Amino acid sequence: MARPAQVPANKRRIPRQARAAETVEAILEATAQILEAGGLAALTTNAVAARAGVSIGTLYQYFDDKNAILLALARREMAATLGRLAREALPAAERSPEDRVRAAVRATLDAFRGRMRARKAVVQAILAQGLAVELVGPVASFMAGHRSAAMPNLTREQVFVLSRALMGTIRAAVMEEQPFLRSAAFEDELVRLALAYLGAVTAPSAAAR
Amino acid sequence: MARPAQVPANKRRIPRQARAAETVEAILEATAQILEAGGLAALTTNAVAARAGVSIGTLYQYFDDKNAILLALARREMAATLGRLAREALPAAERSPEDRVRAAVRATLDAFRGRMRARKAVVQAILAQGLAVELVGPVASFMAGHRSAAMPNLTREQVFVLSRALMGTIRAAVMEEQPFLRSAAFEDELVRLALAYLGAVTAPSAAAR
Amino acid sequence: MARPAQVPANKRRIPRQARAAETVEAILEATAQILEAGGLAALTTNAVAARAGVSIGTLYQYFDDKNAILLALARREMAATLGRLAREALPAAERSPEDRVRAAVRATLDAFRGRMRARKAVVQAILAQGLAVELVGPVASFMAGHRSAAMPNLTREQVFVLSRALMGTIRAAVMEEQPFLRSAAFEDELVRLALAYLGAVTAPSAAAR
Amino acid sequence: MARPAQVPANKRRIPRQARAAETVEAILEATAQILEAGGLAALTTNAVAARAGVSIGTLYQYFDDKNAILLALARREMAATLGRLAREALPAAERSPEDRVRAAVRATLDAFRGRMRARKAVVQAILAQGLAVELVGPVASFMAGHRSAAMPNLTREQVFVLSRALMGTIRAAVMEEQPFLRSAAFEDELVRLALAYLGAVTAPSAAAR
DNA sequence: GATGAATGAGTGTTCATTCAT
DNA sequence: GATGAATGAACACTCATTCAT
Repeated sequence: MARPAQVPANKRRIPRQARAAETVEAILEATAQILEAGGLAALTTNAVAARAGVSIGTLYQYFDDKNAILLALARREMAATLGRLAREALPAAERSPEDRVRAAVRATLDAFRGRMRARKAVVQAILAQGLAVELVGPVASFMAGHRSAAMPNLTREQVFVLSRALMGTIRAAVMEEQPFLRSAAFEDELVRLALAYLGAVTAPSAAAR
Repeated sequence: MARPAQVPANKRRIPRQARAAETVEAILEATAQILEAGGLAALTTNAVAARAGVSIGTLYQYFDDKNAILLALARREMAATLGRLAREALPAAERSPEDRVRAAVRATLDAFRGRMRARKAVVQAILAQGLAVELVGPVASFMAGHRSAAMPNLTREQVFVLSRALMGTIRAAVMEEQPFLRSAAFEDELVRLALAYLGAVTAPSAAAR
Repeated sequence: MARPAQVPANKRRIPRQARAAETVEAILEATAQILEAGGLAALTTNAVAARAGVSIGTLYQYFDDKNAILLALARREMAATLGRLAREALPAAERSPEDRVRAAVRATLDAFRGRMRARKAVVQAILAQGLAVELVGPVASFMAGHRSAAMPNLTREQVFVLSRALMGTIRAAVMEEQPFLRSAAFEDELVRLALAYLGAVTAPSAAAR
Repeated sequence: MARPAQVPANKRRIPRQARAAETVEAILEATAQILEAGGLAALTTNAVAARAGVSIGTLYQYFDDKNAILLALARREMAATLGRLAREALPAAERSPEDRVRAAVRATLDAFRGRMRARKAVVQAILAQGLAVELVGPVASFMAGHRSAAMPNLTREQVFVLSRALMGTIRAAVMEEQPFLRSAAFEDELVRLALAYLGAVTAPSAAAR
C-alpha cells in the first residue's frame, strides 16, 4: 500500500536502508577481490557471497544474476575512471596540448594501476558480452569531446583509433603484466603516440591513399 | 620457439601417421567452427568431438585437456598470421616506409577478418591464462625486427607501444564488432597512426619529459 | 463441518478486527489471481504478499505456511460451490428428477467456469496432499443427502460412483481445457449420464453380477 | 564417423548397448519407486539417480530433463494399460455388451491396482502439463473405437463423458484411497454406469433439453 | 587405437521462512 | 502489528574427464 514509488525498471530490490547499501557494497568489493585473486574463472556466486559475508540468497536479492554483478562492478570502475579524467584532465585544459594529453594518459594509466587482475577480468567479461560500447563509450567521447574544442573535428574512425590505441596499449601492458607499466618512459611513449597522431590528423599531408 | 612438430611436447601421442594428423586437424577445425558459431561458451569437449566426427575418448588421445585444444588452435592461427606478414610485408621492404607499414597493417587486419568470433574467443581464452606473451610475442618481434633494419633502434617500450597500439586497436574493432573494420578509412587511420609515431620517434623534438 | 470461523483453528492469529479480515481476503484474492495467471508454479509466497500489497512478514502472521493459504482458498471455493448448490439445486427439488439433476450439474459446472486455472491449481495442490476427502466430501454428501429424500437409498459405492463420475468428468474437462466445457451439449451429456445411472440403480435388472 | 544413423529428433542418446538399456530401465523403475513411496514432491533428479544406482550425469544422458523421465514413465504405464485392454477387452468382443464393458472396466481397474501412488503422481504430473490428451487419448479412442462397431457413433462429447466418467471415478477412488477400490461391488457399479449411459445414448428419449 | 557410457564435483538460482528493527 | 532484509537448504542441470569394453 502506498509504496514510495521508487521501484525501478529492473525488478530487483533497490536498497532503501543503510544496511542494504552496505550489503551491495560488500558484494561488489568481494567480487573485485575474487577477480583480483583468481580471475574470472574463480568468480562463482557462492564465492562472492561467502567473501562478502552474506548468504547466497541475499546476493540474489540485489542482483538478477551473476552477470549483473559483473556489470555493476564494471560500471563502478568506469565511473571512477571518468571521475579521474574529470579531475585530472579538465584542469589542464588551459595549458599546452601536451599537458592536456599527458593528463588524460595519466588518468587512464592510474585507472589501471590499482587492481590489475580485477580490471583485467572485468574488461574481459564486458568485452565477451559486447557491452564495450556502452561502457567504454563515455570515456572515449570524453576524450574526443574535450579535444575538439581546440582541434579539428575527428571522424568516427579517428576517435576510435586514438582512444583504442591508447587504451589498447595500456590494456596489453596490464594483461601481459609488463614491468614498465608504472614507468615514466612508458607514459612518455603513450603521450608521444597521441600527440603524433593528433598532429598527423591536423596536417593531413601523409598517409593519404 | 621452433617446436619440433605440431603438437605439444607433452605426454600425449604425437601423430606420426597420416590418419592421426587428420584427426588432429579435424578436432582443431571443429573447435574453430564451434567458436565461430557460438563463442567460448559453446565450446565443450563433447561438442568438439561430435563435430569432428570423433569419439570423446579419441579427442583425449590427442589433447591433454580442453585447454590444450585451444592452445593448439591459437598457435595455428598465430602461425598463419606470421605467414601472412612474411608474405605481404617482407616483399614490400624495398619500397617506401609507408608502403611497408601499410603492408604490415593490412596483413594484421587480414588475419582478423576471417573468423572473427573464433579469433575473439581464442584471444579471450589465451588472455585469460596469461599466455599472451608466448603467442603475441613472435608477431611483435617480427615487426620490430624487420623494421629496425632501415630504422633507428627502438626502445623496448617503443616496440611495445607501436605493436600494441596497432594490434590493440584492431582487436578492439574486432571485439566490439565495429562496422568499419573492413573499411579503407580504418586502414588509412592505422597507417597514419604508425607513421606518425615512427616519425615522432625518429625526430624526438616534442614529448620529451 | 461448521467450523467456528474463517481461518483454521491453528496457532496463527484469528482476525478479529476489520483490517485483519481485509488482509486475509487480500491474500486469498492475490493467491487466486496468481494461480489464475501462472498456475501453481508461479505461486510463491513473495509473489502473493506483493500482489496482496502486504509484506511477507504480515502474510506469515495470518498463515502458518504456504500450504495453509492454499487450503484456505480451497475451503473458500468449496464453500462457494456448496452455496451455489444450495441456491440452485434445492429450489428445484419439487420439480422433475431431470430438473433436479440438471440444476445440480449446472451448479457444479458453474463452480468450475470462473477461474479455471486457479481451480485447477487448487484442486491439484489439494489432491497432492490427500486432502480430497475433507474438501470434496461435503459436496458429495450434499448430493447424496438431498437425493435420497426422493430416491431409493444408494449404497456407499453408488453415491461415490455418481458424484465422482460427474465431478471427475468435469474435472477432466477443466484440466484438459476442453473447448466444450461451456457448451450445452456437454451439460446435456452429464445430465444424461446421471439420469441413466440413477434409473439403472432404481431398476436393478441388468449389471448384476 | 559413419554413425549408424539412429540418432533421433531429440538430442539425447538412444541406447545402443545392452548396458544402456538397463540403465534406462533402472531410472524408470527408480522413478516409479520414489513416486510410490513419497509422491511427486519426493521426486528429485538426485534421488532418482541415487535409487537407480546411477550417477546424476548418466541420468541426463538419457533424459532431457526431469520432466522427460516422468513422461517416459507415463508412456510406459499407458502402454501397459493399452496392452491390458487389448488382452482383456478384445477377446470379449464377441460376447455380450455387458461382458465387453466389464472387461474394459476391469482392465482399467487393474491398471490402477498396482502402484497406486506412483500412478497417482504420474497422472498428476501429466495433467499438470496439459499432456492428458496425448496420453489418455489412445485409451479413450480404444474404448470408443471398439464400441462403435456394434454401436451408434458417439459424439465427441459422449466419448469424452464415457471415458472420463469411468476413469475419473477410478482415479478418485485411487486418490482418496477408498477401501472398496478392489471390491466387486465397485466394479459392478462402474459397469452399471457405463451400460446405463450407453443405453441412454442409444435410445435418446430422455435428457433432451 | 577407438569407443561412448558413466562419472560427480560444481554451478547458478529459487523460495519458504525467520527475526531484528 | 508490520516490515523486508537476510537466510540457506535444496534443486535442476552441465561438462571435463575416465576407463571398461
